[in-house]
Amino acid sequence: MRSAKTINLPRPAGGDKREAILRAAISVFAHNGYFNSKVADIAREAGVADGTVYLYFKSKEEILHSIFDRSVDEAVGEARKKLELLTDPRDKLRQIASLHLERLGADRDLAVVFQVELRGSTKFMEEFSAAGFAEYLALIRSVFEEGQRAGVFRQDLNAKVVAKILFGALDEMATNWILSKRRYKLAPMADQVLDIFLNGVTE
Amino acid sequence: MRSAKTINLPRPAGGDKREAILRAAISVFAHNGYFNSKVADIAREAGVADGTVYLYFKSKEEILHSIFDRSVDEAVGEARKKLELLTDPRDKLRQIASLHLERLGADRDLAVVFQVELRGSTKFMEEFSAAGFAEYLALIRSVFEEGQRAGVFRQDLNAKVVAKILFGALDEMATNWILSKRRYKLAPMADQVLDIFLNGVTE
Amino acid sequence: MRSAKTINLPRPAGGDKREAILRAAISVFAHNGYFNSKVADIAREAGVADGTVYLYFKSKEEILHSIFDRSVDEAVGEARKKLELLTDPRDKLRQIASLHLERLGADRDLAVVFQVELRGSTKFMEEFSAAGFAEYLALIRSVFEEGQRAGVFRQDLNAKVVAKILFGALDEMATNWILSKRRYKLAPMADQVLDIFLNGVTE
Amino acid sequence: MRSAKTINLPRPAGGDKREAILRAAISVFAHNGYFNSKVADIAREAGVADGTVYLYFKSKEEILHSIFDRSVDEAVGEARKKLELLTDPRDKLRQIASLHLERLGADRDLAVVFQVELRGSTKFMEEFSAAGFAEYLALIRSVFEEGQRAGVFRQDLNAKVVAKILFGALDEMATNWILSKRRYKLAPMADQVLDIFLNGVTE
DNA sequence: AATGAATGAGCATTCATTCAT
DNA sequence: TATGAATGAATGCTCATTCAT
Repeated sequence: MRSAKTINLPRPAGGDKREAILRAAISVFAHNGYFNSKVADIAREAGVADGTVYLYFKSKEEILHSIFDRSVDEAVGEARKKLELLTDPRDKLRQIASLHLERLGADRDLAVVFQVELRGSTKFMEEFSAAGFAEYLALIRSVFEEGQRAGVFRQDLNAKVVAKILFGALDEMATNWILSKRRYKLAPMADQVLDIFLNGVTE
Repeated sequence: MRSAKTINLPRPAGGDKREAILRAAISVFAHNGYFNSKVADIAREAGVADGTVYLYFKSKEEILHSIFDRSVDEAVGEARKKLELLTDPRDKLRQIASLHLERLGADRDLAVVFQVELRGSTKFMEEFSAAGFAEYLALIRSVFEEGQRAGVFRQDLNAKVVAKILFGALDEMATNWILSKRRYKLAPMADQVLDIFLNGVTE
Repeated sequence: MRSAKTINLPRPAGGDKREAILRAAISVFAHNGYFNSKVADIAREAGVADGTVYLYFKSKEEILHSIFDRSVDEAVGEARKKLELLTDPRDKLRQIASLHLERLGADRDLAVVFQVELRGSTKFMEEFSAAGFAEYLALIRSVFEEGQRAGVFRQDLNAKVVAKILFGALDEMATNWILSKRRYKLAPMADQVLDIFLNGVTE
Repeated sequence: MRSAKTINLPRPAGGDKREAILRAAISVFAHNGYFNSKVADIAREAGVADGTVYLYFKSKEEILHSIFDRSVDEAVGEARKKLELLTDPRDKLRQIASLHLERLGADRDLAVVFQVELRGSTKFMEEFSAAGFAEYLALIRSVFEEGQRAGVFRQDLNAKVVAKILFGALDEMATNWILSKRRYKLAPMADQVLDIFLNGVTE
């Protein structure tokens, strides 16, 4: 239990600094790329001294990991909650796709970090893969299997492969959106993907 | 098996060195990641002096680009040639998907470079995007439009989006294959992807 | 000589902290070396906050100086007092040597700081030299000169050089004891040193 | 077998650079202390680029070790050679003492590194102790034992302790010489030390 | 007096690239 | 062409010290 002080006062910056650094890092990484970003850049952007970064994160790499972890946790959490309100597996997949693209579409910098910076090394990718990403794929897969049991989706499909296909399609939408010079809304792409996908996997 | 040429002719050695460096780079990048790979590592692996690398490539970055360019050129060239033999747009898409995964599945190191190392910076991605990749997407798209005109594919779909979906699904197959601890054949995944995809986009 | 005050009065605790920090520093310096010791380590070992260290010492360097000063003051003080009880210059030198090695032999950490950490920079050495050390050498020298006047020691020797020789021999005993892997008593070495030394300087 | 080229030409700097760096390091360490010396300082003093230092030495620490190793090897080598020409153990000890102080007295910077910089950490001291220094003490000891067998030196003395005493006395002469503000010749001190020492250890 | 979060100067080491041979 | 010694710019991280509370 925190002391009353921590509750009453406008908080001595504790979490604020960490948050500021994380936000700054997303911006800096998105604009310069992870390897070209200097810790000093992040510190300046966050309005703290270089050394302060190390009071909250063990290393530059840990900052990247923290960005990923926090975002995935939030995303999966939100998804699970909203899925409880739905029953039709098709609606659930639509929901997942919408949340996926809405979230990335709402924060271009974060999207760049997710779609590009996080992909640049097998090391990151493997951890990324092992961590939240696997959980995300499993979520899609379980919804699909639920649909198969309900007779809504084709029985002859491998649920694991199907999950990857849906993820891959959505992921490509996000990556293309980031790299595109034209400015358009990302979220609506979910419908087009789902249209084809559901048509393809439905009996 | 190398062509007799490399064995018989006194070759100016020129191409050989360049080729050796490129091959060495694919291996080194795949194992250490682009940013962690030293030019000296590539030189050693290629059996040449550090300075020699710069007789064939302007910079470390250009090596990465050359890997990409050469591979995409080969891939698109082969695809175009094989597509000429087919008439059914569905067969053509199957052909594209097969070649895509066969090629990556045949050279794991190259696949790692393509699926991971080439993705790690917006800069690369943008160039990547602007260069051969756009051409590749355009190829898929034109085949799809051909199918739409022929009344084989749904008219209500945006061909550009459809192309991205197919590419994204295939791309995810490749990335997952690389990161997976299990060893399986990549090429056969093409059929499962196409099954769903074609079912989804067909009238 | 400490006043009774320090013992009887309820002291403002002030001295306690200073003492704790000094003790902690001896231990930390002895185990990690002066340059590798962090002020934070000393603070933790002393059970105070980092900032508190600076309420008692102006800098990390001053802590090292204080360790030296306090120890030398105590040592010279004790030596002077005990020497008053003796008359034979030979006994006095034996007393000095015994005290020297007993003191270091009784506190290995302190000995490490004295024999090693204090030696690592000309700057320290010069100050060290200028301060108590000179006083210590002078003490040995005066006893020797007393012996020369008394006709006990050879007249043809330079008292200053003789003092250095005795100090050097004792110092080497201490340093070797610290670095030795074998565990033996340091104090008894004083006799062996004095045996040779006195035999050498005696008429 | 080196190519003739390496033999005929004034050598492409190979050993020259290493030598220059070593010499520069001795000077820089002597003037600023090891911990306060920057590799960049050494490089500048040696007239090479910072990176060049790392072509010849693995680290800053290795430079210090190399200074020590090279000097001790030279010193012990010279000592052994000159001792062969002598037979009287007393002359041999005189020779050792003279060489010891002559060598240090001839290169004040080197002497500073030896007497001060090399002493500043138990880590260095232990390696120092384990390496050439032990060999040096052993040399003194064997000469003394030779004298004991010859009936020249007292039989009741522990040769190991005696060796330390002589070394300690000489070492202190060197250290005092360095720290002294007065400028005097170091080598002649050897005689005064030996006078007392031999008088002390002789039957 | 005491705290400990915040500061920011400082530095060893790496490595892409060059160029004299 | 080929070499590889030499370069020197670049940067993540540490830690002594300060100061608002």
